[in-house]
Formats: sequence, C-alpha cells, structure tokens
Amino acid sequence: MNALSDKTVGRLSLYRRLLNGLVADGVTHVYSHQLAVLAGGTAAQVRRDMMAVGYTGSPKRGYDIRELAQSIGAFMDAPEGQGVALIGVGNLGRAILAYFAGRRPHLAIQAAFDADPYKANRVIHGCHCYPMTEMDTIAAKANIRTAIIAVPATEAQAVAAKLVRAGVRGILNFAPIRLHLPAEVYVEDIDMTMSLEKVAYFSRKGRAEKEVNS
Amino acid sequence: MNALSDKTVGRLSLYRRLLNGLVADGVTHVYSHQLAVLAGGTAAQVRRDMMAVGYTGSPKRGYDIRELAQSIGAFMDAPEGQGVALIGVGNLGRAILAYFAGRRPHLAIQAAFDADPYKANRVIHGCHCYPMTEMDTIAAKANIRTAIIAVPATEAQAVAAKLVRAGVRGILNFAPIRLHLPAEVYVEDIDMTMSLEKVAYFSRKGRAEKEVNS
DNA sequence: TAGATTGTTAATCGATTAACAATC
DNA sequence: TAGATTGTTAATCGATTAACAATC
Repeated sequence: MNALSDKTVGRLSLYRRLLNGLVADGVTHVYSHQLAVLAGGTAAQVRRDMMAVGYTGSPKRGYDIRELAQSIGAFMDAPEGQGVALIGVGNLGRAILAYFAGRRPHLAIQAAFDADPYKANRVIHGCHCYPMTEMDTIAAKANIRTAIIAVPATEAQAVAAKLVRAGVRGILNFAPIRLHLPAEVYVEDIDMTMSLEKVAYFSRKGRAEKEVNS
Repeated sequence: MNALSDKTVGRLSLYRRLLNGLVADGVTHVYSHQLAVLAGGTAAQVRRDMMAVGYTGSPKRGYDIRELAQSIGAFMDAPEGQGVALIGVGNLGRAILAYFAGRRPHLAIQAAFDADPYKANRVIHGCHCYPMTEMDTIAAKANIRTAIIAVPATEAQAVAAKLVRAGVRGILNFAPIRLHLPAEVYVEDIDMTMSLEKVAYFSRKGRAEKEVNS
C-alpha cells in the first residue's frame, strides 16, 4: 500500500481499460501473458504490478477480471470522486473537453476557465466555462485538486502558480514549457511538439537496435 | 553520430525551443546550468547531451546559442524537410491541425485524412483533407514517412497497419490503445486518459518521497 | 594566476529481465 | 500426477548522478 511509481500507476490505468474491454467481450479470466500482449509489456511485469495492488491470481485460471479491475479501481480512484479543472478553452481546450466528456464520472472536468471573457459563461461539451477571475473561488468550493493547463506557453507559468495557490496538487500540462512549481506538486507534461519531433527523427533514422530487439 | 536514445532526442527538441527563446531575448551564450534550470534537468545531463550532438562549448562563455541551435537542427531536421500526415479530423484532429499550423515549416502536416467523406475535400487550418481511400496514393506521392493518428480507438489498429503499408515509419498515436506493428516502426503514444489518471492519483496521494527530493 | 565551467570517466541508482520454487 | 502459471528473489541492464582533471 506504499506509494507506487509514476510508471506503475500509468500501467495500472492501461490495464484497467484493457480489462473493461475484456469484460465487454464476456471474458472472465486472463493470464499475465495475455494481458502483457495487450498492454505491450512482459508477463513478469504484469505480475509484479498485480503484486503492487495486492491482488492475487491463481495458477489455474490466472486473474479474475472483474475482481482485478475492482482492485485497481480501489487503488486509483478517489472514493468520493474527484473533480478536475480545465484552464484554457481554445482549440486544444475544447478538444480536451470533448475527449473527456461523459467518459469517467469519477474523474470529470467540473469547470473550465478562460482569460477571455467572451468564452466565459458558456457550456461547451457539457462543461460550464467561467472567467479566470472566478477560478480561486470555484476551485475552493468544489475542492478541486487536479487541473489541466491548455493555455499558450507564455501564460502557463502564471496560471500554474495561481492554480497551486488555489490548492491544486496535480497538473496535466499541455503548454510546451517546463513549469517551476513546489516539489510536492505533481506535473505531467504532454508536449506535442516534442513528441512529433521525436517521431519525425526516428521515422528517418530508425529505432535504436536495442529497442528493435525488445 | 550513432543513434541517440528516445529520451535524448526529446531533450534536444526541448533545448532547441529554449535556445530559440533565448535568441529572441538577445542572449548570445548560455551555461549548462542555466539551460538545465530552463529544461528542468541537471547541468551534467545538458553537457552529456551536447556531447551527443558533437557541439563543444568553452569554459569561459559556455555554449554559443546560435551555433548550438544549428547543431541540434543539423542533427534532428531532415535537410529536405519532412511531411507529416494526420489521420482523423474530429475534435482532436482539428485541434492538432490548429496547434501545428504554420509553426515549423520543416515539419508541417501536409495532408489530413478522414473516413467520413463529408470531412474530405475541405481545408482546415490551412491543411487539405482527403478521403481515407486516397491515403496510399497521396502518402506515396508526397513521400510521407511520419503520421499522427487521431481516430477512435476501435479504428486505430487498422489505420496504423494501413499507414505502415503505405511506407510510414513513425507514428504519433493519440488513440488510447497499444498498436501492434513491426518492430522497426517507431510509435510514440499520447494517452490523455492515462496521463490524467496519473495526475489525479498523485494529486491525492502525493508524489513519492524520492521524487520530491530530486 | 584564480575561478568557474567544460568534457569525460567512475559510482550509484532504479527499473527491467531472468529464473525458480510454490501452487492450482 | 503433469503442466502451466503464480509470487518472489537474484542478475542484468541502462540511465542518472557524482567526481575530477583539462581548459579558457
């Protein structure tokens, strides 16, 4: 029950989604090597991750999918649900709203904010948009501790600092800049420019030999 | 000049962006520790990365920003430019088009494709959209080896296979699914659901002790 | 020179992989 | 039982960090 690593948590999230897909197909049990193929990892890694969440399978039938999904949920989900704020309702912000709309009731975007007053007081993909000036109040009232930043790079640092002051402890940052925040705030960067440049580089040069073998 | 690792290439991409920002500010030289602060890394790592691209600084003035940016560019950019294809022109696809529009002439989205014929034959954010049926022909003609997948998860595997048959060797995949492709194809996943779940988890549980200390 | 930074090697760390007795 | 899979430990691997002589 101690703290899991960044990567482990990511894999758990993926496993759960895969398990939900299997449930929909009517499958009840799964072996570590089957899950490994779906997740793009190894069987040993899957088993180690199951150990981390404290769920135990059987040598005969493998893992019970429903029970396993529930164990992962108990580990990852907030029991009372968890609200998320979105900052920046431009092209990217609206796509993010559409992407997450109605997907996970436990982890829904409860409010969006934008500095542009013309974008405020509208409902986009089911989410109410407020002016930035109301961010502190609304975040505090809804007890929001998680936020998504989808503002231009020039504004991201100021927005992030404001979010932290309002009580946010985790940020998913789409702005192509490294945020400087207190160490206890968890930041995950999605840098689309960097990702595309990496892909472009390796589509010309080829993957490193070692990686191809894996 | 041998193959660089995934992570190194990512950092080089970030360094170059930071260097361009410094040039705009009129700065001419930078020390490894300054760049490290901006990039969120360590000075030693910056120096090791500079070694990797073969650029040498001076103990007195550090690194010449213009020359360094040029060295990184010589490493990362295709001399003749490199075209990118986008598959899927839904909410996310359109946001991606807007995001990359006019940013990097060397790495532009040259064509977009969608299975929905109603989305084809339009120009969105400066990019022409074609029906999926024309993908093979157009990708071959434009010699496109890099692609972005922004289609629903259910279609992603089929689209990816089709892209690889058309000559694509690197894929930036936004669909929340692991693609099964030949090992020589480089795939970078951007899984927004996984990223948001990670952020939500750590905003409740806090970062691991070790990571906070770093 | 003195001092800070550089290129480069050695030590450390963590994560992945391999291996194997225990289990159904 | 026989056979495949499980939980768990040991070995390996790579990347990061620390250290230091060479340099301007």
